[in-house]
Amino acid sequence: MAVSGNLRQDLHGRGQRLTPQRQRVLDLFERMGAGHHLSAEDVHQQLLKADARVSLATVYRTLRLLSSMDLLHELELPEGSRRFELANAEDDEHHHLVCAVCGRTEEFESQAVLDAGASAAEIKGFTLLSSRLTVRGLCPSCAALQGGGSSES
Amino acid sequence: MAVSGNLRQDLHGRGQRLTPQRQRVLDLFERMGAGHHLSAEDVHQQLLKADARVSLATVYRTLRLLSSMDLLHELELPEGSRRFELANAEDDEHHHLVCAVCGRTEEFESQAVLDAGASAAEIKGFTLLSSRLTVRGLCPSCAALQGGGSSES
DNA sequence: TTCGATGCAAACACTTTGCATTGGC
DNA sequence: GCCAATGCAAAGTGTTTGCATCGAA
Repeated sequence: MAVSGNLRQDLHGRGQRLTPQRQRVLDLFERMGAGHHLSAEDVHQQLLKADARVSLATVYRTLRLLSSMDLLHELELPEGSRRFELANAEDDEHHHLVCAVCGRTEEFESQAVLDAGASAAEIKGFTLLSSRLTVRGLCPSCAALQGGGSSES
Repeated sequence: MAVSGNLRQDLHGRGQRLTPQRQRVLDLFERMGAGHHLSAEDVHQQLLKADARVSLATVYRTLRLLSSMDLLHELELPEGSRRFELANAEDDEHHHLVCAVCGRTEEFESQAVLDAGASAAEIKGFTLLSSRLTVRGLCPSCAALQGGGSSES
C-alpha cells in the first residue's frame, strides 16, 4: 500500500499518470507476494477473475512500464516464456530452479552466486546490474517418472 | 568431424536420418566454435551465405532436434531472444554476462556457481541438468556513456 | 481542458505445421 | 521402395501499435 503512494509519485515525476489499470496490475503482484511468476496472459486472466478488467494490450504496456520503473522484474527463462515478478528490494537477488519437464519453478538464494557474478563482471569490466542463476533439472515427481518409467515416448 | 559420425549413429538409433541439412546446421555451429550464440534466423542466413540452402522451417526443426540430442544448447536470455550454441561437453557449463544496453555478451566460468546450483537442486530434491548464470550489467563502453553522460533520455 | 492512457483490432515477429515431393537407407 | 525429412506456404503464438475515445490532473 505504501508502494502505491510511491507509484503515483514516480509516475508524476515522469509526467505520467496513475490509472486504475496500472494500480490493478501492481496490486495483483503485491497481493500474490514476491514469489509469483506471471506471464502477461496470466495477469490478464487474474484481473478478469478479480472483476478488474484491463485489456491485454494495456497489460503488456503496464508490465513494460513497471519493469522500467524496477517495480517488477522480468525473469529469464528458456523458450520464450516471458514472466514477471514483483521486484521487492530485498527479495531481489534470488535464483530459479526450473523443472525441464513440467515447468515447476522454485526459488533459492545464494550469496556465492552473487559473489561469482560480481567478480566475473569486475574481471570483464562490466558494471553489475543483476545476477540470475537458472538451474534446469527434474523436479522430484518428474524425476520419479523418468527414472522408474517405461520407454520414453 | 568425429562428431558428424556420432550424429549419424545417434540419429539411426532413433530411427532417424542424417540429411545434408542436419549436417550443415551442425557443421555451422562446429565451424564457429563453442562461443557463438545463434538464433534460428542467424543460422538460416549463415547457411544461405555459405551456399548451403536450408529452409527456415527445417532450421527450426533441426535446432530442436539437435538440442534434444544435447548437441546444441539453448540459451536463456531475456526478452524472447532464443539462441543456440554448441554444447561441447567440456565447455558446457559456462555463464553469460550480457550488456543491458548494447546486448554484447561475454562468457565466463565459475565452479562456485555450479556448486551453488547443485546444492540448491539437492536441497529442493531436483535432479540437476544444467546451471546457467546470466549477469546483466553495462559493458565498459556503455557504462562510460551512461556514467559520464548527460541526463537520461 | 489537456494530453497521457485505454481499448480495440490490425499489424508484427517468431515459430510451428499440413501436405506434396524428395531422397536417405 | 519405404518412410522420414524437406520446402513451401498457411496457420499459430505472443507482443506491439495506430487511432479514436476516455479520463486523471
